[in-house]
Amino acid sequence: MKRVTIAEIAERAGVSIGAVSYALNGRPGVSEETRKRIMDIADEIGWRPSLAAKSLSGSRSHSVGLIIARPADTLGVEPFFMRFISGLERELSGHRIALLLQVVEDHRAAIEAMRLCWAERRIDGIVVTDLYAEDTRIPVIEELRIPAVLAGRPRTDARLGAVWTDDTAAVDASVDYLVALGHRRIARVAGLPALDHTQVRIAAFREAMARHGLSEPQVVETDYTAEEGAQATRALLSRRDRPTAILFDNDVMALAAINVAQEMGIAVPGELSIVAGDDSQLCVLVRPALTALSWDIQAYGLHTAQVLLDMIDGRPPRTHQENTARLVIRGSTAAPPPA
Amino acid sequence: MKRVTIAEIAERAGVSIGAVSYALNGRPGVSEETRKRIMDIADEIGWRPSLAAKSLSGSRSHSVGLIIARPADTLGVEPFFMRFISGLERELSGHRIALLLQVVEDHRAAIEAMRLCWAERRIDGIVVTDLYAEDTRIPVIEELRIPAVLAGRPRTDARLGAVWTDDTAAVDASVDYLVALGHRRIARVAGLPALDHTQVRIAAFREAMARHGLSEPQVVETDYTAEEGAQATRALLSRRDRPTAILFDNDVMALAAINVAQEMGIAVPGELSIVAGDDSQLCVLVRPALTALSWDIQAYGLHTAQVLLDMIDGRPPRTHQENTARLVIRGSTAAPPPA
DNA sequence: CTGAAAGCGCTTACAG
DNA sequence: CTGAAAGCGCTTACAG
Repeated sequence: MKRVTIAEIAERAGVSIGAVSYALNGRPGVSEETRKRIMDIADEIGWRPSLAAKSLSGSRSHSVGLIIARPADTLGVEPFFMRFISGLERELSGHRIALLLQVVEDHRAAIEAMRLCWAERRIDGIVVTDLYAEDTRIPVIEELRIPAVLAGRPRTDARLGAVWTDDTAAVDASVDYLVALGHRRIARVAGLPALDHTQVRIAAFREAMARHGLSEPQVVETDYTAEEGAQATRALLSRRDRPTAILFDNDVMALAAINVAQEMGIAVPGELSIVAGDDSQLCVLVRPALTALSWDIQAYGLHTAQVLLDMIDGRPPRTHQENTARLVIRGSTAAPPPA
Repeated sequence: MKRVTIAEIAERAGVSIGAVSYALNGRPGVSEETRKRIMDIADEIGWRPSLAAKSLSGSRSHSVGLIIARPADTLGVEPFFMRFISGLERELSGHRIALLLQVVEDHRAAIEAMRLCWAERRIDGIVVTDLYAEDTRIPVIEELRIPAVLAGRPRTDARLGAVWTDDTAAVDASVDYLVALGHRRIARVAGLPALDHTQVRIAAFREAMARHGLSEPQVVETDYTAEEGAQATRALLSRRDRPTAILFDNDVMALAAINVAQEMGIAVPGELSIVAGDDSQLCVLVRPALTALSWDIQAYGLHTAQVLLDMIDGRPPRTHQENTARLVIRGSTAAPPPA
């Protein structure tokens, strides 16, 4: 099958290929009449630009990269990525920008993949997720000068875009709600300590507790798995002054906690209130249904893509905070037992 | 930053750019000594081929497409896709082939996206998932002659690769297990009727039941959601001759069924056994833990990528059946109550 | 075994 | 407003 090129359009229209290029790209230099004729011919013969040729001359690949650095088997666990990706797609597809997805084991491999993609000119920009407080990817991105947007808090030292969630507000809402119910001993089972937002949430938690005059609350760090969530819960519930409420950094650990409480003969929510850090189908279907923090992940992805596309178009990097978190109250929380 | 090209390598090595190209691509036409020298220089100056230039002359884009046709909000629900994608990636990344991901609403949009990607030469081949019994994408793929592999059963009329799961064996195993426990009234809550494998599984279910002398079992078709799963369960359990066991086509519906049974005062597994069609964290964490069919989705993705890469390299399309399904027995199944 | 050259399908100054 | 030409960075016959 012979490929349809602008040469053919030029011939049919009786103009030069330069004129066709100008017409097709909406540049000045061709009369409206000629432009219209050229566009019609292009449509008629079903012409589509060769991306390779466009990239080679125009130096744009029309793709952006998303390099996910996580062990493969933990990927299916959280619905976050598919939601985030469909948000990205929603914005990208309208601009005819493709999403290049890579899944790698760790940051070392992610850096390798970034370098390669960039050297090959496969991508015009990159989305960075799962930011660490100390993140080795950032200096490489800056050195390479890759247009990049962080799905996370902005770095003061970086000229990168950033879109992040208001974790502090979300933590505040959870603590305020539990305190209003009458809880005073509230603990937190946090996620991966290396993640930037884990530290932000822990700090927010401590401050919120202090604001209510509740000092030195228990915080346990985990790897987000059900196993460590269960273990942390067991440890907290074995204390003499055991908490009457626990905030979990995701939904899976919160569910694991329900089981632990049941095994230990501690009633949920009668004796223990549980708040899940992510909302998902799971929270609705489990019994008791889990009170949870709900985030609009798709919007998060969409805004992230918008900031990146702007940067690729040469506009300055933007930073944007998502304010979509809200606490969805279900059956796993209630007033604490009388002291 | 000036791009490093083969011209620079040629100059440094004192050979023509043609020689450099041959050397770098491992073709005959250069002495081993020259090749070595060229490779060393390339390494030293950190040369990477421009994908655009390679594509334009070599007519390969070094990318394959995965176009997922599902409403965005249902995507996060199932862990299937992230697992499948990490399987694909595992194979692709070793070959330096990128995965181009698109998420669209329906088959019409998927066809549009396919046509465009192919016309732009953005992809060398495509992976097709969620096959319908009557699938409008297939004729378009054939017409365009896109190298494609179906993540599903092969079509006799198509010269396409195919990798699929042995649904019949999986259904047989579930039914055999339940019958061995003593169940005779077994129902099935199936997934989306339009999907090819839904029909395969229903047929397998009917045959397995017939083989055990149990005719005309109840089958209800759903859209895979917890809502329809709950509704189907309620309907089945309201019958005079209600089933003592139900097979669900995924995990979410099985979980919804646990809740329905509880509401109706029917004990699981004492009075009702439940088998989930997919295995996930959920199945382990819920109480009672769900007996489930477990599939190695990552291997499924990996083999799918292998078949596609072979086709892109010009080898004939292969078809391969995955035999990884196994029944994981947990707490949601037991002998039926005495009649 | 190697060099010179055409070609892939576009874009973009530069003349007219 | 339009045409002719160089260039993007590779690959690949074709001569030597």
